[in-house]
Amino acid sequence: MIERQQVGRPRSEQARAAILHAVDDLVVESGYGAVTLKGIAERAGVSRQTIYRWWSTKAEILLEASAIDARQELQVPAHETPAEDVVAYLDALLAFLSTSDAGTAYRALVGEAQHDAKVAELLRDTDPVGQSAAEVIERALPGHEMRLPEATAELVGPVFFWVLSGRDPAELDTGRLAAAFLRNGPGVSRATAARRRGR
Amino acid sequence: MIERQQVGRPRSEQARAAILHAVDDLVVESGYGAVTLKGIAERAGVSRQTIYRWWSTKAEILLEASAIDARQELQVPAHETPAEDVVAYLDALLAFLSTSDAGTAYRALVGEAQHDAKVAELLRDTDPVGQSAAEVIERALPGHEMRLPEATAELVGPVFFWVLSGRDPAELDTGRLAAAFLRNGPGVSRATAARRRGR
Amino acid sequence: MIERQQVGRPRSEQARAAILHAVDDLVVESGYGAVTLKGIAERAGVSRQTIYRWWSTKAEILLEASAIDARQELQVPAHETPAEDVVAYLDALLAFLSTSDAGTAYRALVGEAQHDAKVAELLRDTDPVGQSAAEVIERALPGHEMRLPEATAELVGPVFFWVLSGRDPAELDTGRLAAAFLRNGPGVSRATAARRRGR
Amino acid sequence: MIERQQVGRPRSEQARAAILHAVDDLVVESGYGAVTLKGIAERAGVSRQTIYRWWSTKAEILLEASAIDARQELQVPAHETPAEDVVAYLDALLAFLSTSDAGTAYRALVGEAQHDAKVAELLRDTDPVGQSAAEVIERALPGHEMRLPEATAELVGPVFFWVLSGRDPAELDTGRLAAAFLRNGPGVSRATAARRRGR
DNA sequence: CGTTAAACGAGACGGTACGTCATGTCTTTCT
DNA sequence: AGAAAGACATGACGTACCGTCTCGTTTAACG
Repeated sequence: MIERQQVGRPRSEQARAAILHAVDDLVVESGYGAVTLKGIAERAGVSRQTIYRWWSTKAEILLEASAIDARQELQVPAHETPAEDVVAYLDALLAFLSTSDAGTAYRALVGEAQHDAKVAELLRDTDPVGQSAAEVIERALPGHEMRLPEATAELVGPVFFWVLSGRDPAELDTGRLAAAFLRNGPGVSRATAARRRGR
Repeated sequence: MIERQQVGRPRSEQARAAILHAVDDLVVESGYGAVTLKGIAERAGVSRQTIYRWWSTKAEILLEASAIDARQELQVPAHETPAEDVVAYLDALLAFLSTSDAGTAYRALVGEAQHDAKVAELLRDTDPVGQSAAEVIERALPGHEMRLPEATAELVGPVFFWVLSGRDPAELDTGRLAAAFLRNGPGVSRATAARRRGR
Repeated sequence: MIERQQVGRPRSEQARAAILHAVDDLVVESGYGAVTLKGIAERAGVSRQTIYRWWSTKAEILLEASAIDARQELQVPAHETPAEDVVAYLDALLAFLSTSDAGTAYRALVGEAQHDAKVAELLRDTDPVGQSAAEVIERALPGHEMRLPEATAELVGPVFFWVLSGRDPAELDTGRLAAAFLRNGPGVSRATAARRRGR
Repeated sequence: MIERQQVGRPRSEQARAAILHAVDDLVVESGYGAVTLKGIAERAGVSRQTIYRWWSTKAEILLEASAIDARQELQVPAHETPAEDVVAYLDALLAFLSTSDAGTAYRALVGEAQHDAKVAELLRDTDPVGQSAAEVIERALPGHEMRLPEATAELVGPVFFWVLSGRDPAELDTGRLAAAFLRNGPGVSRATAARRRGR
């Protein structure tokens, strides 16, 4: 059966963009607490109904508004040595969580997820932090013998905890964290690892 | 200076307890999102004004209601070996964060703290997780050479991330995490450490 | 100038009517003191916000709810002689002030006006008593030489005072009042007045 | 039987005076609407309970606070002719109602009385306006043949209505009102009245 | 090129929680 | 026993968003 050609006025791409931008701006300007559907609608010059037509949750909009930026900011170019790679990633992660707008949105979503199962699921599906971490591990430490989930948590957890528990990002020594992660990470003897890289 | 004799009707301890219990119950039953000052008041059989008289924020009440339990649940009795000690702590932390009522409150507070500076400060001052972690580290690894803040983050972070990012607590291998932490933790040779304890 | 096309959902006439009726009922049943915005809303099956959207004061609603009835009850059909006309009016006024629902509302408004300038102004603008009195004077005593404001006060004042100062309406002899008013009212000799009407 | 000796601390006359003054001041400064039991207590430096111990209504306090002043302000010294006497009284009444502090309180009480039967009764018992009017009538027009209640209403009503309905006191011509009242007041032929005075 | 139908803006509606305020009662200590 | 202090339950206030609901208008594809 052929899909009926779309009838009626098509969705306004302009409205969609305006809404996402409005959310972004509002989170940055006034913080998540001040993000209100009414506010978004007014800011975007859009009717409230239009928002409800396409999203069912404030979290959904926020996620859509920040997902792409998040992915980008956590994408770290490959470095020569695993150590450099890991440090670069941790720095990016720290900046993302503590400074970036997308990170603000992400933290807000994590917060919501603690008392909203739907948001939790949404976040689990997207998981920009977990995915980026896994990529880095696979790239920097091929052939490691760790279980990936635990490894991800070991890599990301300390920074995540640091920022979300309200500690000062400037005081975190990512070099030490990277070193510690690598020391026990590879799961192979250092000699072996050195040989591998050396050739 | 002598404290002024108390004048006027004294604060009702009964009301205070009722409020804290009500908050506890409501968080557990319906989640933080559903905790409403109106609801607390009704549940506790107390006037709204009485709540406002003593607390200025929902978060403050929640913190006071859960702080003691939190501290208790994260208090782990000493074990023979550092490894046992650390594993026991991580298990307690995992249970606290993922299962306990006080942990639910704590996670809710962390969530709020992401978009409410006052809550963030409140949480930084209390910080049951950070404190308990520091205690365990000092006890299990005396003479270690790590910077305590980073060490705390390394110990707690992975579990913290695991639970708050919505991963399944049952699938986390705390033994591996403990082992990894200890491998790079002491910063002194194992022999040295053993000798120290031996005397 | 052309009226702006209506945009958005139109005001619900049903809600408006329900509110006005509810106010009417409440004033009659429980007195003005017991009229509460919450009560009106519940009685009318309407949200509180809807009331605030259209009226800014309890008094405004009350005025709108009673103005039409007031005007009607103070409208007295013309009689043969000025004396009959005036007596009929005074009786209507007495009944209005002491018995009628609209009168109850009016007295409540006068009461409010004594300590609320906004209500006072509102009342001055509408002034069903003053207006009806002026009409009667002009009709019953054409060509009189009194200053209308004072004449109005002379006509209405005694009854107004009687009722508002809590005297028993049954004991007021409106015939005497009418006679007194007419005796000094016309300001022209009775003969002259009669001649004028005669032609 | 001998009166039981008074036991315990006697009522503080100082507190009583402070309360009455506070009420007076508050009515004058901020209007009746702003008079609050809490406010009175604070202003008088008195506990709220003390007020409740001696008065049961805000109106009662207000009445007690203003009754003496009211009586005094409506007491008009005798004049040579009835006309002068009546005009003087009407002027005093106008000033009382529209300007005086005690008058403000009185009007507020009349307002309350419209929707509070207790206040109405209280006011009927005291009735400074009615009493003063009756005195003036008896003094200025001895031997008149009017029914006193109606006469009182005729004398007082127009001014009462004028002020309470929010008309401008400056625009009221009390001379005309007095003349009108006197013209039909005596209830005896003018000749007779003239003769009486003439001798 | 007119009809049809969905998207859109505006904004009113019933709800519900907010934080504040005043009320009248109560429980202390002090006088 | 009276008084000051102040906590308490109650309940209205006016405000803010929520999510839903009409309206009239706009913008396509369809016939």
